[in-house]
Amino acid sequence: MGHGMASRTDTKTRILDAAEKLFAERGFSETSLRLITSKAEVNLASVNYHFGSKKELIRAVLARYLDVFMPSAAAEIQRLFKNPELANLNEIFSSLIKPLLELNQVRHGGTTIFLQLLGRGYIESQGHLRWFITTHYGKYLEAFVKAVSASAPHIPPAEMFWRLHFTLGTIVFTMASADALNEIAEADYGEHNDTEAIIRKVIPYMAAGVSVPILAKE
Amino acid sequence: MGHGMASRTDTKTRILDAAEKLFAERGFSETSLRLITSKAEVNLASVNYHFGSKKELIRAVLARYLDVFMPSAAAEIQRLFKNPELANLNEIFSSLIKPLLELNQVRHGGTTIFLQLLGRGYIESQGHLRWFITTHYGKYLEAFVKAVSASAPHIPPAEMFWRLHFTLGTIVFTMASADALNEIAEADYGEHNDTEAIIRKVIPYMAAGVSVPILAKE
DNA sequence: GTTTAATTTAAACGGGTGTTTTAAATTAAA
DNA sequence: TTTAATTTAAAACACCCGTTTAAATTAAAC
Repeated sequence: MGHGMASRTDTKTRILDAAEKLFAERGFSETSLRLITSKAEVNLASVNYHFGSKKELIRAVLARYLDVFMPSAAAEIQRLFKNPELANLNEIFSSLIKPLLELNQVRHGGTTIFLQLLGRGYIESQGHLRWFITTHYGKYLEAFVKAVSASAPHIPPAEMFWRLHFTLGTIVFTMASADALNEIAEADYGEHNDTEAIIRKVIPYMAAGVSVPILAKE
Repeated sequence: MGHGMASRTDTKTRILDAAEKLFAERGFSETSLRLITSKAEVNLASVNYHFGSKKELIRAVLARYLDVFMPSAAAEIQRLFKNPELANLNEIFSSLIKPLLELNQVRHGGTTIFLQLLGRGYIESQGHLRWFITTHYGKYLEAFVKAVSASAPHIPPAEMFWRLHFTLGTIVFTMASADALNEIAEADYGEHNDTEAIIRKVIPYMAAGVSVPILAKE
């Protein structure tokens, strides 16, 4: 099973680069392998040769980001825990900004692409992706949940479960429609927000929602 | 152009009923007309005969809910405005509960289906649906935005625009994955939440996020 | 009851999909 | 230089899609 080097960029990489861009823009099922391979300037059959199937290509595209993001995010959380004073929610959420923006160095537009892929994946793949992420990156997620729970101790675990998924929905839906929202915002309010600006807008929103006290039932 | 009555349920209605269920469960592009017509026990061609195209069927499915929900929601908002004391955000969001739950009387599971359709539509149909909703139901939306803005006057309009879309993402993503989330919540915490319970959980979260003060830049 | 219009049916059309196959070209190893 | 393994290339495969057509059926109007 030796691996030869291709003349230009690696065929596998060319496919991944073209695929992630198209997947993020149009969704998985709306993106055909023929479109991917023509943008990547490789042969149609090479997708199945290198990845086996479209489904596995989707996983490979996501894994390339998750493998960078998850350890980096976990390290940031760890760093917070080491800190003597208990971090507040805004700080915990903000600690993800650096790992997210680092993805822009991995690839141009990486942060947006990653978050859009995450959103598409959660919505399109009826639970498959959720399973894939929790089984492959569960240890990283646990640390994050633990940190959030510790800084909002008045929220019981079951309630926190729901609120963290509200949070996931907030960020994921926002990024999936970020381009469209920016167009409207630009037309109506004359302001354009890049990915970092949107992230910085959404963090206070999520932090406030996660930590809001539970009302006594009427 | 007279209209005859079919023997069983109206063919048009049978198509709409089958379509909305499948659309909500699997998304628009993942649901073929052949699947819809087989579930509805009608002929494949009847979709194009009655609706013209799949795209128009999608719009018809959504309109059937929006035509009920929007006026009802607007009436509730109106009622709040009539009230002397300015309603707070929780009350404004909560005023949508009744219109939402009324959809369950229109059709079984109507509330969930409607919210899921809304989410699918916003994400899948690259802007088409957003345009359809704002142009057809814009006057209703304006009243809602006005009410929310009035009860959070410290949030400038551009910021409120983003926060309201965060809110849309929160509710829409949550409902789209409500079944999956409930499965996990049941296994991990032994509690099951119906649609109303989830809505009541998410409202304080959204209200807190929308009204949280804007931090001064560091 | 006959004519006219509305609806339903079955079949086909043209095109796009993921995947597989076959053979040629390229690269690595012997 | 010969042999083997890998990678590319083009074509075909089998299937599903939304849509259209034209005939059969049903309902309404006269």
